[in-house]
Amino acid sequence: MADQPEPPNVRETALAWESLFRCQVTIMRRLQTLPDFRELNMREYDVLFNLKRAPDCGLRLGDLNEHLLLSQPSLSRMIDRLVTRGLVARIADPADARAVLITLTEAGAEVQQRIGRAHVRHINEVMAEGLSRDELCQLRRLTQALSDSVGPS
Amino acid sequence: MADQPEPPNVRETALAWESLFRCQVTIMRRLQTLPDFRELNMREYDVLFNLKRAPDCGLRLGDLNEHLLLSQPSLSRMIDRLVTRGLVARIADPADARAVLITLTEAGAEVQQRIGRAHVRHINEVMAEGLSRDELCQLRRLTQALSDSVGPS
DNA sequence: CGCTATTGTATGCAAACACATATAAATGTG
DNA sequence: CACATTTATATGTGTTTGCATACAATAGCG
Repeated sequence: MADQPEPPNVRETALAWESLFRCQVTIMRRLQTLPDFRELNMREYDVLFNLKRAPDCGLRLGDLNEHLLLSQPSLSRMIDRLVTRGLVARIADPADARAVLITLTEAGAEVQQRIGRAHVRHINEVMAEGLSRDELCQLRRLTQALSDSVGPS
Repeated sequence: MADQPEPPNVRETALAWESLFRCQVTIMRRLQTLPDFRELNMREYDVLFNLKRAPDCGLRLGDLNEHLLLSQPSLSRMIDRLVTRGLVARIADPADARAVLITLTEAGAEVQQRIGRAHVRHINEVMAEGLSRDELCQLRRLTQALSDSVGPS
């Protein structure tokens, strides 16, 4: 028999999660103090960011919601506000009359891009000291693998 | 000259952050659906968890706040509610009459421990499939290093 | 010392949020 | 094809949040 990779025990998993979570909180707190998110708070930016990576026809509200830590009703109302501000649009889904497709408007795409640039610059300032290129790459690989294994189910 | 470790470029840092952030959102969404957080939501649990790891005399409200993604006034009011529920107590700081020390009550410690146990079990169910023991250890090391480099400044 | 600046927490208030539920369309079933 | 069930989003309502600011105590400085 080949060596079976021993499954991680509860303690190891909990420590990894705690560290991941705390790291995210720490970075988030730093980012929130920056002026990038005065025009659009982080949750709103994240909505635009997710829409940017979506097909041109947009995303159904429920699908968009899956990527966010926000209840469905709260997202629905956030979309109301973003529509009022002209950053996104609600389009009836031609394939399902119950559904709505949310899309970025041109103004929304412009705002996302502008904030995104500043954001990325600041991310770099905050993170680049702590890890080397190689380590950042490893971190990306590990978190990606974790997302992939958790997400689908 | 020895090889200088080349500093990560903006793109690499942004990809790592995005992946880390998205991973955290994915796991969080899974955890939130579990019944662990009916008695206490995740933010509230996190407050108790942070108090658990604190010295017996407790933590000043401001210090506690540094570990949370919550504004100082919001934390102050959350503490109000937790005091009402008998889970934490406000104690005047003997060294500084402006400050308040927040401590876990016995009931609060009991609740934290009970929820914590279930939480840890579920964390393990969610995460253990995706990464090996060794990878979890690496993930922990990398996120720890990142926290350490970001936090102090 | 007296007096301004700073620090630590709390409160008024409007905005945003979650929960339960309503509405409306699609799907499944006898 | 009627009718219950499920799916997708929206709305009513009380709670929680953040912003601005008030309050209270310490620190700093002439």
